[in-house]
Amino acid sequence: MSWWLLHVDLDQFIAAVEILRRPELRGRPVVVGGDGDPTRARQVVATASYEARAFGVRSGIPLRVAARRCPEAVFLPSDPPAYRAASADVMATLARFPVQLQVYGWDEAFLGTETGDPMALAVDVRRAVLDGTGLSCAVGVGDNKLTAKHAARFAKPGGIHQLTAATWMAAMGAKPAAELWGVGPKTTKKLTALGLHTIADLAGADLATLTEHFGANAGGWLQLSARGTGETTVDTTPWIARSRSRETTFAADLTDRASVAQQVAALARALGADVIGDGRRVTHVAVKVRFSSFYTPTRVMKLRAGPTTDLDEIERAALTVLDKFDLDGGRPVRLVGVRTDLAMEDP
DNA sequence: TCTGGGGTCCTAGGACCC
DNA sequence: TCTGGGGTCCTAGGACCC
Repeated sequence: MSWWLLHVDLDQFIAAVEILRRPELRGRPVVVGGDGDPTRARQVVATASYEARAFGVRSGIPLRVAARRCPEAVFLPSDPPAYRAASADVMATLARFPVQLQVYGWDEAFLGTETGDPMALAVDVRRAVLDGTGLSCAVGVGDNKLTAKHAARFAKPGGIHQLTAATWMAAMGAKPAAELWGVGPKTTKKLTALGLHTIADLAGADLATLTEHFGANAGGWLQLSARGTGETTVDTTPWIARSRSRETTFAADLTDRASVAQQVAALARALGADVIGDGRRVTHVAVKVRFSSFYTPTRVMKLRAGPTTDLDEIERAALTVLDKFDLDGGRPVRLVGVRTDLAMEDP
C-alpha cells in the first residue's frame, strides 16, 4: 500500500457534452465556441472534437479560421450551464470512490488514495465516469500531481497510463521544456536563450542560473518540476472563488467614451448581482480595457468603506476606476471587462 | 485569419510610517 | 539638514492554466 495520485481528464469535454445530447453528431467534426456563427469576427474555438482537430482546428483559433480549415464542421454556440451541469455529474461520480477528491476546473480532478493497485482503481474510475455520465476520460496515475497530470496526457484520449519518479526521465527527458506543466511561451523563450531546450536540460541546469533568471521561487520550482517532483497532497476543501469577472469583446470597436462607460456600468451591475446573489462581499473593483492595438491595461480600486454588497456602490466604483484610463480622442476600444475581488471571510 | 472568456498566483515598485 | 532601513499596504503587470 502506498499513496497514489490519479488525474482524471475528460476527453474533448465541451464537444463531448454537445455530442451527448445530439448523438447524430458523433464521429463528425464538431466545433464549439462563441455564438456558433463562424462568419462573425472576434470569436474563437472553445473546444473542437477530435475529428475537427484532424483538420487543424484547435482551441483558441478564430471560428472563421476553423471554418476555412474544416468547412464541413458543425458549429455550435457555447453553453456554459450545460457544461457546468455535466461537470457536476462527473465530480459526483468521482466523489463516490473512497479517495480524496480535488476538483480542478470543469473537466479535471485529482484523486489521492492509499492503495496497492492504482491501475485497477483507474480502470474502475474510468468505467464509472463513462457508465454514470456517458463521458469518456483519460486517467493518469502518478506518485505526485505532476506525474499524474503528465501520465494523463499520455493516456489521452480515453486511456490509462502510469508515470512515476522511476519512469519520469525516460519518458519525459527528451521532450521540449515547453511541454512541462506550468511552462508557457515566455518561460520557454527564456529557457531557449539559456540553451535549455529539453526537460532533461532543465533538470540538469545550474540552480543558481535558474534562480537568477526566474527568481528563487520559480527557479527552484522549474528544476524540481523538470525532475518529476510535484505536490503529493490533495486539497479537498471546497473551492471559494477569490474573484469573479465578466468581459465583452465588441463585434465593432467602441469609439466614444459614453458607450464605454455604459458597457462598464452594465457589466458591473450584472457581475455585482451575481456575486451578491451568491452571498459574497466585494472588496475591490477592477476594470480592463483592450484598445484596438491590443494594449490591455487594467486598473483597480480597493473599496475604502470596506467590503460591500451594494450594487450601486459597485457600479460607481467601476465608473470611478474607468476614469483612470486615457480614453481621449475616442481611442477605439475592442473589449471592456469588470472584475470583482471577493472577501474571503465567511460570507 | 488578426488575436475569447474566466480564473489564480507571484513580483515589483511606490507610498507611507516608524 | 542632505539623510538608513524595515514593514506594510496598495496597484500594475506578468505568466500560466482550463
